[in-house]
Amino acid sequence: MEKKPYYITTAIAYASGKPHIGNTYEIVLADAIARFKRFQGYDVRFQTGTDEHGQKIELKAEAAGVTPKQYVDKTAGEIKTIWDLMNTSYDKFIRTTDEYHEKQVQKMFKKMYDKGDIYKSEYEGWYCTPCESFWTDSQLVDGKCPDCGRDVEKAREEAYFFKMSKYADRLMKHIEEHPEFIQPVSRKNEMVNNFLKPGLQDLCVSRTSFKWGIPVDFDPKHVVYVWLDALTNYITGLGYDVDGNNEELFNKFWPCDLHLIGKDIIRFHTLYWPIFLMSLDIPLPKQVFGHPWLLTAAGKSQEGIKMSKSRGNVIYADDLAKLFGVDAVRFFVIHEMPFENDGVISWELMVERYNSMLANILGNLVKRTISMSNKYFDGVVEDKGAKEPVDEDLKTTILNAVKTATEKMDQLRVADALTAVFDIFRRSNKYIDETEPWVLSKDPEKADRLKTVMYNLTEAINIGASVLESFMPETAESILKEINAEKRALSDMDKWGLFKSGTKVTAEPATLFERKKEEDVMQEVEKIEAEQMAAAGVQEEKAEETSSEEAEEGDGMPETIDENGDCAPDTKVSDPEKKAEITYDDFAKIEFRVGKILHAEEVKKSKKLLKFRVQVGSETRTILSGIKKAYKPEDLVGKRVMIVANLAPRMIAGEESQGMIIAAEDDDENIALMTPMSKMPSGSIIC
RNA sequence: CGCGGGAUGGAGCAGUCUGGUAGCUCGUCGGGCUCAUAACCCGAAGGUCGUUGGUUCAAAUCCUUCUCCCGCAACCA
Repeated sequence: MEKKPYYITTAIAYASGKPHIGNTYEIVLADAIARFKRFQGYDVRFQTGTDEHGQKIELKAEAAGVTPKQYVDKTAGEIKTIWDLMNTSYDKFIRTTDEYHEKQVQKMFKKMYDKGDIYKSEYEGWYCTPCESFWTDSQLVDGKCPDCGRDVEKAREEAYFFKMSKYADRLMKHIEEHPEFIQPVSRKNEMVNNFLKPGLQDLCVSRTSFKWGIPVDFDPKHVVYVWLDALTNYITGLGYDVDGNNEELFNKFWPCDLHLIGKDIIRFHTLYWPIFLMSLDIPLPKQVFGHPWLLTAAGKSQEGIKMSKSRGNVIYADDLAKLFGVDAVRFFVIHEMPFENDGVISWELMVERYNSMLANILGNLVKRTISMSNKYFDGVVEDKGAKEPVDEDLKTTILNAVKTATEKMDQLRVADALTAVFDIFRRSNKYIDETEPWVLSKDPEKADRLKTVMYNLTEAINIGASVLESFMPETAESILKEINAEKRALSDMDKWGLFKSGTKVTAEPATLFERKKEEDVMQEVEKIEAEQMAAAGVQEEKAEETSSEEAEEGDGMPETIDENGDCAPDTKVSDPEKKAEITYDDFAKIEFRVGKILHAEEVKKSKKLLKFRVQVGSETRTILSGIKKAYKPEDLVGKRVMIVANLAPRMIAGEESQGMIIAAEDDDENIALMTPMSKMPSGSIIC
């Protein structure tokens, strides 16, 4: 019988730098699903790759002094290296700079344009000068700017827009009729309530502000919007052709069974992507699963924090693999990631799981079993049929665990499936204590029973290792080799006793996972973190860290004190994206002045906004600023702050903001207002 | 009143739809065993299931008040 096709994709990774363990999670998860589907008998196509266009890459390449292409060649290589290191079984690694992809994107853009789904904005676009915002026809409210209600004028910049509204109803219907389309369901509600119900806005699908993208072939000063470029990889990678000369792969594997993506890009995959496909008259993918994130935790606490280089807390897959092995890393990321909530990773947690699950439960089970077979029967495992009631429980527990794992995989609850697999090994350990082989071995009359016990254990391991293969392929292979058995087919997992009686297992069972001591691991981690910070160019600060921290603990004055009396260690750095150089004339256009805060209050309904009355010289202005989380309004009254005085007024949350209060912000979104060191008169110029 | 989710022993979660002795993993403590990687197995302690009121013979579960957290959106000039 012909195998059923199954097409799974990950999001393509943005080629702006080396992916950390959180990014690596997705490919490992996808790989586990792909392997399991093969195990279930599907003909699987597994695609991943890199997203290589866009302004950010253009800027990064410029900063590195190389061409964008040279830059992405390097980063795409790094990404692929990590994917390979993680032993992921993808069939196709697509790059959006691949020629066939670029060509099809251009053709798709043209087709959409010819069809009228993409239109040029010149006649339908409107510009609101005070808001500096560009609006499409459908966004206007009574012909006025939806933000401030003022008159708008015809667009000055041309751009191409996609008529999302044309397909919105069809999409809504599809989502309602296919409740499985967006997973988890809570995300479906977000998409419907936030975007579809209010009315989907047209999407700008071209850019003229940078060059590093796929040019619109009939209007080359535009490049195709990166998302249109990126999303279509799922079909160009199968050999889709706009003119209908599709490769066989496309006919076989499209529509896609599963797009596995991060929860942050669900919107693009469940709204824009289906609509692009509708425009091209292509069936929609069957399911989009927005998985949660893997965050780092400080020490053993389970509080998740995002990884950032300046914190020195970025964990990379290759570093983890160096210390624990590839399969342990695969195990960890899959096991620690719940279905809907963010998971947490730290070196300490990694050690804990490694020891308890891998070394103790799994590794130790295999070794003790094989050791006993050797000790008692010279490694020969035979089923003598000397059954006892406890065997039945072992058997049903294990076969049921396989069923559970399969069900969980079908629901994409991969972590739960892995847990079910480990129930096999847990149950087996218990069986050893129940049957007490070392007692049986002392009674020659119990030899057949002992043989049967050893057989059952080996059979359990045979089954367990076979199911484990999807998650930990190398480990599964090692185990099967040691017990001299083949990987068991899933279709045979309803039977017990297929391990070939009389098989001789290895005489020297390996230690699959050597127990780790936390302090040893942490020593290595310190080295890794030092290297990381050195590579990020912060070695000097790192060197100073010890002394300054000691000083703070002692009697010395903290180096930095702000007006609230808080102090921060002066060792952290922040390296945001650099902006293009400007001339002095550009700079001189900005009027920075000292403002005195007369009044401050919270803006209700807003998480971030505070509303201020600020005295600037002899005038008083209203300014809104997004610093609610950092300051209490009453603490700010009377403070002198740095403001931009000649910024165009803008409507924010229903109020006109007449200027901008300047504040510093770090990578962790901590905010500090800039204030003069002495009480300069309100209105003083800052230059 | 923008939409939605959540609050369960020290930690992380299940149980809530279909009310009826509160369960799992880790951690802690005690015991057992010796085949094995100080591993494995058993047991115990620890929860008035966020708060208020209600429905019911019976509420973690259904309705209600409030508090706090989180996601999405908006917003951060």
